[in-house]
Amino acid sequence: MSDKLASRSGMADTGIKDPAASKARLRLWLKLLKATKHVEAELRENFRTGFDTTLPRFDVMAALYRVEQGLKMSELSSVLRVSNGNVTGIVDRLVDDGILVRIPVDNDRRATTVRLTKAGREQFEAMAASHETWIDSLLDGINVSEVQHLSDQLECIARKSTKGED
Amino acid sequence: MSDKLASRSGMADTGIKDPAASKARLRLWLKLLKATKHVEAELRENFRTGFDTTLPRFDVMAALYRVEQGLKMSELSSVLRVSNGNVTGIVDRLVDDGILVRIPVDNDRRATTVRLTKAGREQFEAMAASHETWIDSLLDGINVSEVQHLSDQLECIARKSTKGED
DNA sequence: TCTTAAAATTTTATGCTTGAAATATAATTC
DNA sequence: GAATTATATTTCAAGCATAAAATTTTAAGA
Repeated sequence: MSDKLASRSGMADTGIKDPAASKARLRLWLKLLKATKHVEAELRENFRTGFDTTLPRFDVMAALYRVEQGLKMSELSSVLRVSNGNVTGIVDRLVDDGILVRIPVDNDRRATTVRLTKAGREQFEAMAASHETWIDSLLDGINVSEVQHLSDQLECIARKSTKGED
Repeated sequence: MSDKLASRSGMADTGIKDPAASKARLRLWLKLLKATKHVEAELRENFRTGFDTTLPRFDVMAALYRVEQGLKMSELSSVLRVSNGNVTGIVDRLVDDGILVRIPVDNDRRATTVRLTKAGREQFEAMAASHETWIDSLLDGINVSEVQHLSDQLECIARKSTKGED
């Protein structure tokens, strides 16, 4: 793990092999973060003014839209990679708004399945269409021929987090 | 703004010129988000267990570290691109912890300057060193020769948000 | 000067997010 | 079958984040 040369140069061993590359990675990370935050901020604003909703709510709806029979709370938090308690709160509010229903699970009274209502599915479809146009517009600075390449690079940043089931 | 062909094909005009490219951009966005969230989650965990602090606190300290004489609250929220109220809360806690001090501004009793204490500067230096090694490790899947290229692509996603003063 | 407008910051209400503790049910083990 | 362990979910406390309203002070205009 440690650089053997560090002990000869009198430097503290930070585990960094190539300082210049490390600085470049740091700058890259800051840009990655900046780009992501920018897109997220625009989406948030669009969801707020256009649909009076939020990105987390959209994410929950998107996950459930793919699975018509619904998901258990634990499956939902696993798919979205957020904590259980977080999903509970967002689902509570979506249920209040008639977008989701909670359905008891047979043979296991601990668990609950959550599913989009008809109204929920319709609302999601409208939002998803807008969402796609927003993204299309926000990312139009990206050279289309680069998209796949860029995708691959990002894939390998996130690779440790999952086996890519998403 | 709208695609003239859409009106002839009977499709609703969503403003999307090239549907295939649009889908590719959407997938790219999801990967961008996933990669960023993954790195952020790792950093949060590292900051929590290693320094009992958070990423937003680190961000505030980083911004102030660069400007020894400190920044006004409004400058700080502008640099960090977060709301005024948000900065107020984070700064409150950092002041309580002896990491920051608030200094009145001469000739303007509305404003406050915020500055790192000596302890704050020392703590930041230790955290920044670790932060760099964490990023180096998290991004080591990126081909070093690609870093600049990737950087440029990201730059053009974020380009509308600022004139690049950061 | 008086009053009106602008600027800097804080406060408030609401929601997202986490990690940890609590609750309830199911499955295992003895 | 009773006690234990594991699983599914919710609750809780703390902090982050926003937008909008409120406060305080400064600046400008009549």
